[in-house]
Amino acid sequence: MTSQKATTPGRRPAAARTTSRDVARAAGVSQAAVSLVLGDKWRGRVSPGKAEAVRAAARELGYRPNLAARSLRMGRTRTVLLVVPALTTEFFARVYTGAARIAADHGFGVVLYPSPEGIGPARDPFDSAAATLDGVIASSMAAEALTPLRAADLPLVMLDSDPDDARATATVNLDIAAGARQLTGHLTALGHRRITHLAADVRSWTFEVRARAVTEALDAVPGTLLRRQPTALGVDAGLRAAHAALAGPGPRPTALLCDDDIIAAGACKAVRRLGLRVPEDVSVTGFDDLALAVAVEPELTTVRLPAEEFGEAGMRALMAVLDGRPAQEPTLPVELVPRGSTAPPPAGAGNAARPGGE
Amino acid sequence: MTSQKATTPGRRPAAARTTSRDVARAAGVSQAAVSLVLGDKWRGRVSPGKAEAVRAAARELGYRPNLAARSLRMGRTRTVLLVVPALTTEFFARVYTGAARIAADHGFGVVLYPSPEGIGPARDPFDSAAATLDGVIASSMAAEALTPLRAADLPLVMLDSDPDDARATATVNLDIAAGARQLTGHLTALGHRRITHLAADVRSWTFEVRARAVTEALDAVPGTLLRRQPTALGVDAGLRAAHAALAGPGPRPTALLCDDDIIAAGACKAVRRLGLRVPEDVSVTGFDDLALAVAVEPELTTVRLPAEEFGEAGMRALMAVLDGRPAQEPTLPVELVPRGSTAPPPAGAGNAARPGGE
DNA sequence: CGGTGGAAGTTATACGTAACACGGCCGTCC
DNA sequence: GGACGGCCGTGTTACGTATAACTTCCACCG
Repeated sequence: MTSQKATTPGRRPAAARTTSRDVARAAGVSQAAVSLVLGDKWRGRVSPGKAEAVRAAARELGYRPNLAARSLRMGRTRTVLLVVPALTTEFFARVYTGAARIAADHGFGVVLYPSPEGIGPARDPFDSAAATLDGVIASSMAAEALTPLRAADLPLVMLDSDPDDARATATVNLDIAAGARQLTGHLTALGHRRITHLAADVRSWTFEVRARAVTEALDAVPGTLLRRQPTALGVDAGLRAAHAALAGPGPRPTALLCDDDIIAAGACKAVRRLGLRVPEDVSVTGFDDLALAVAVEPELTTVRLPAEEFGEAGMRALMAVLDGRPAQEPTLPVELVPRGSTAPPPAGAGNAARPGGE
Repeated sequence: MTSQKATTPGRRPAAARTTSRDVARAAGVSQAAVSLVLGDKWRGRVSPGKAEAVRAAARELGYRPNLAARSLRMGRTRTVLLVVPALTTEFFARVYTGAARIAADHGFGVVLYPSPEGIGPARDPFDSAAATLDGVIASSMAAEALTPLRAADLPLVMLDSDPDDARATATVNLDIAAGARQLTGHLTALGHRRITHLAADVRSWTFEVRARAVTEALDAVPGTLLRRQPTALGVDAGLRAAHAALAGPGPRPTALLCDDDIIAAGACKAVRRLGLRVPEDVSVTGFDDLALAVAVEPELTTVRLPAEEFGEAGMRALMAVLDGRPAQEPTLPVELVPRGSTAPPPAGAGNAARPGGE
């Protein structure tokens, strides 16, 4: 019993890592004492002198606790899952960045929903992960991916989703509606009255809010003509949608209000392809303020979304939930960024609706 | 002995997960048998009937193995670290996507170097992670972040780095040199002789290769004038560098060969700001073929880098190393994508060097 | 008919950690 | 002077898994 069999079978022959027992031996204490000291729970249990000795030994030996063992013992993994539509989207890459930063501050890691092609259920993200997660953060744009998760009832923070969503433990939002209102106000203040909204045909809370806010804001301005042109995401889709909006029947819109910067970039191409100019003939606005917005010419008037802060706020909420504290559920402000892609409408362009006219 | 103490102290009161022992009880076998069956190691150890019973019970109970316990037992975590400069870069987001896909196929997870602001040692990525990683994939652009890793000697796959780098267990490359040659050839074939290379001032293998390849390719074409203008990364930096290159002393270059698409976008802005046109007066080329390349106008002639495949190849190499198999160390081909930002030089532009001239 | 060997299982063990339960020891108070 | 409680610590246990080592049974061969 006392002689320990050194034969450890079936294990990989890795360089043996230093364990808490090694530290204990070096410091002349028991392994329990090491755990107490390094876990900062030694208030009246270990003398300050020995505590210091333990810390010194740990430093000396370069001790790193084995996370697997800790997780097994504690039943918590200090790992959370971030579910987003795609990481190749700059916006969500930035959300991740912010979220990961806060998580790291709390000693947590972030794993990503590994679906390469957007939302599709290509692979069950919770296959083995569910056994290993402490919580989940999910964008409303990837909400469908959450259904497999219903089994495990993990704390769930929703990003930019319906506050009434019953699945969410907490919700953190961007003030998308305010952004849409500012954009609309910017255009009407410049004199635009015929505006076409290039609306992303993605079923998602965030786009529904945009559409509603644009409609309501324009309803408040008399004599405006709002049309809606559905579009898929991406430059090409935006180009096609804008082409349809500009070349279609009825009076030509003087402004294209696009649901994101990428669609807006496509819209700008469509405008020029029709022999028109941005912004002299047609104003174009984006949404998100991606790096792209200042790469194209003219630079896009858009709404800046604080993506990193968004991720940070979401992760802070999740950390609060995991700590049993009440979660802050803020709605983060957004900011209109006027740039070169908007200008007053051309002089010849009359109002959309003359008194009594159709 | 037979009566098990139910008091499990200091554990979180989580919903008790089903363990392999629960499955064993349900299937009427021992826990060891469950492990053998689900681990697919039962060839001559468990009868097919019982094996099927085990599988059924596992399915029925929704059994998910506890990864922490498995890691502790096996000494492997099935987790690898991906070290890249920044995830907000589309290129590396795509590398991640490809790498994560292959890793998932092998039952591995990918964690990211969590430095938010590029390479800086804001946080030691290996603080606790080193205890928990099976391997590392690193871009040469983030090679400095690797130094803390030297302690643990994990398998390391380098992406796009010097094949002689002694730290690497394996290296996977893109044929950057070929891309640079193709780009240079494209320009010279169009007739360009005065070319300025907007070279990223980032110390990195990949950019060194570009510079060398451009130089060598142009050296082979008589009568050319190559200049080099260093630039930081980003649209603004590219704009400033291009401005310097175009407005500086000496004959104006007829083509700007930029180290990436983002710099190229900035360069296009600079060209127009000087009252010139792309491509009629100045041709501009990019590198990477980001989404940006077709969002700007004119669309960028560039070199398409297979980012996802790159990540996949890197991860495949790492998986091979971890399996003890020989790793493939390919150099992936790249592809010239001619678009609207390049054209023959203006008729008035003479050759850079007339015979005998300076 | 004894021995051999393979199939079919089970029992036991260790991975490294956190924390409960216990046990001395000493000062103090009734 | 004995009981008590606060300090300082150690022994022990369990988390869930994978697998070595053992046991049993049975068929088959010499």
